Amino acid sequence: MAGPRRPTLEDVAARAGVSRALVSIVIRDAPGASPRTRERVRRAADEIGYRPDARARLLSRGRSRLLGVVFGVQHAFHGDLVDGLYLAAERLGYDVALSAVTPRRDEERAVAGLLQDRCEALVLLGPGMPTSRLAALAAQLPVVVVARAVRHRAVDVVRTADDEGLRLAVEHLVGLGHRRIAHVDGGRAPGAAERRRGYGAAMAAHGLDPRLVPGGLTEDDGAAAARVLLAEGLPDAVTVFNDRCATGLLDVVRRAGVDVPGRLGVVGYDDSRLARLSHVALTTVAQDADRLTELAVTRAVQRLDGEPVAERELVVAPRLVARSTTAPR
Amino acid sequence: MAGPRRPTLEDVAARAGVSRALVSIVIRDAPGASPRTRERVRRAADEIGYRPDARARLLSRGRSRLLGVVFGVQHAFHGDLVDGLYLAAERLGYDVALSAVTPRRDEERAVAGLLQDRCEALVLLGPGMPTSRLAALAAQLPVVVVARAVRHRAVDVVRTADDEGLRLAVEHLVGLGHRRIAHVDGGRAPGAAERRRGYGAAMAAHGLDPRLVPGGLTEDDGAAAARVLLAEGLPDAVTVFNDRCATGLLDVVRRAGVDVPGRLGVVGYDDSRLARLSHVALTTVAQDADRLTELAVTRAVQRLDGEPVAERELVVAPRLVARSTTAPR
DNA sequence: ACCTATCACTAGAGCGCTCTAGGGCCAGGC
DNA sequence: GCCTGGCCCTAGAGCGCTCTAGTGATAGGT
Repeated sequence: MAGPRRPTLEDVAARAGVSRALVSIVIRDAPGASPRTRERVRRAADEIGYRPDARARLLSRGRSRLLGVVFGVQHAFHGDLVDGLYLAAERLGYDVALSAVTPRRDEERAVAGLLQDRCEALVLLGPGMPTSRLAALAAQLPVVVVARAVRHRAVDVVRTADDEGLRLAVEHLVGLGHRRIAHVDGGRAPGAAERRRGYGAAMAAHGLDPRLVPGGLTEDDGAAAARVLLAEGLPDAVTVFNDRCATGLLDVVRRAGVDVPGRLGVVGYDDSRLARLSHVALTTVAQDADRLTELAVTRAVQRLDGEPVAERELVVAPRLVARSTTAPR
Repeated sequence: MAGPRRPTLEDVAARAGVSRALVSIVIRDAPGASPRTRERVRRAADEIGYRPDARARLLSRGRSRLLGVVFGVQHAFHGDLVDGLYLAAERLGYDVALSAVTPRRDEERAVAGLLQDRCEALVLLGPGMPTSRLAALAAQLPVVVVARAVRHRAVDVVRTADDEGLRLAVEHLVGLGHRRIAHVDGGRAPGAAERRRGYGAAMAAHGLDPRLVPGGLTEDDGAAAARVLLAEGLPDAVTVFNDRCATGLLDVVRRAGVDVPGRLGVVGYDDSRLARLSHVALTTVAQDADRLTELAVTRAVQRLDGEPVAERELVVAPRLVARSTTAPR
């Protein structure tokens, strides 16, 4: 259990018969030690099970090279993003500190924790906080918002071209011969406004009448929207705010005996793991999680390095993934 | 963006005209300062926007009061547990450091990160690593495994009585008049063996023939199991390894025209958010996430405090939550 | 008057590391 | 022979905090 004391540089130095500084050099793979000594020090370190203390290291280095990430623990898509963030950060020599938003832990708590940990920059996944609050944070340290549009010059944004995503969805459906296409809305959720707009524009471009149904970002919201559609009359197809919402909708309409894709086409959004499940096989608009995270981390690092950046907002193109919930009419 | 320098204790001290130590006392709410000075120091701190540096604080305090948590970013139930862990840890004055297991970041990486951060103890949610590896970790620091049984005297375990959970599920189904009850197995997943065993025992107790179908912990595994059941003949009801797997199964059997709960009863496991969704309304065996996390954190702290513990393994009773996927036959 | 106790506060060491300066030592150039 | 420039290494300061030991000052007891 709790050993006597965790070994420190000093211990390794004593065992290898060298100075503390030399051990530090070896551990950091810094120049300034002969191969022989290097080997000897490394062996000594291994023997006593030395592990560098990240905190002390950061303290003395002056910088933490730590990227704070706020994510929603219940969002499948955030999981995909976190995966990408770890990868991208490592590539640039940064560490990631995760702080979760949970049902009983709000964004402010999550952010406060990261600030205490001396994160150098913040990456916020689909944050719900007001723009003014984001701006206040951005005054303290670089802030990169992912998957939500923010109109403020101090806040960097990396997001998918959500309007374009809905255009793709509508085009896809129109191409399959659908005319009456409804959109289940995301309300105030991040990205919802853009998707709504893209939907409206695409419908207009085809001379079709738009039909908006209130929705949200959870399965339950989708289920509720499904009930509305069933009660008020089914369209040919429906584009849904996100995959979670779409699966809720799917479940309810199918149980009501509606043939999908025969009678009703359904298009989701995110291409989360959910959509890819073989039995769901949801046609969806894919967000490129790896690209989004790569850009987010790169941007954060650019800000930290004081590099000038051309575009405050980076917009990644979405991609339509046709699966089994859409078919020719 | 990056201000000139983050303010330190020294800065606050200078502004308030007191010593660094006094400021420390005030910030920590420690005894040893007059109310007047306290007020003055606090104001000075506010004025320059001082925030304590968690790292320096931990370094000097000798202990980190940091609990490392390894969780699977894609597991809905882990999300519930993380929520509980934050709460329980805060109550005992500990902080939580999260480290995610993602598709491209394995458990070893996750654990290594936490060790570097000087976590005092590890809480591992449904870890997949071998017992020997867990034991090796436990030799370095207290390790509490949640939601998986581990037979090793150095590793603490907090889990649900999974065999009892399956007994509840079977009793429930038998009580509703079902006789042919199958179990979709979790294979090598944490908890699967106990659930399998509980299922077998309960079936035997009722003189019923068990029927095991290979499954797993994802929706896809459930979908595959459903196809097997459909091909080989439906039972009256089925108990499923977990909720995710159950929803996959549900989706496939329903689309095949099977009436649930009329023709087939389905019982899940975990009572994750998934099961609670109104349109899913899955009958399931609830794991008490709050209790599990409370116990896990308490145990970790006991170990750190060197308190003797009676039971290495803490087993929490499950509870059956009857919803709409089961009904009298 | 003196001694002691208490309170408010400060000096300074130290947590485990990094990093700058600088000290030997040897090879090579003059 | 001496200087120069590497190379390998060490001493020691310092990161921002906590905490122990101790200093004055005031109050209370005799």
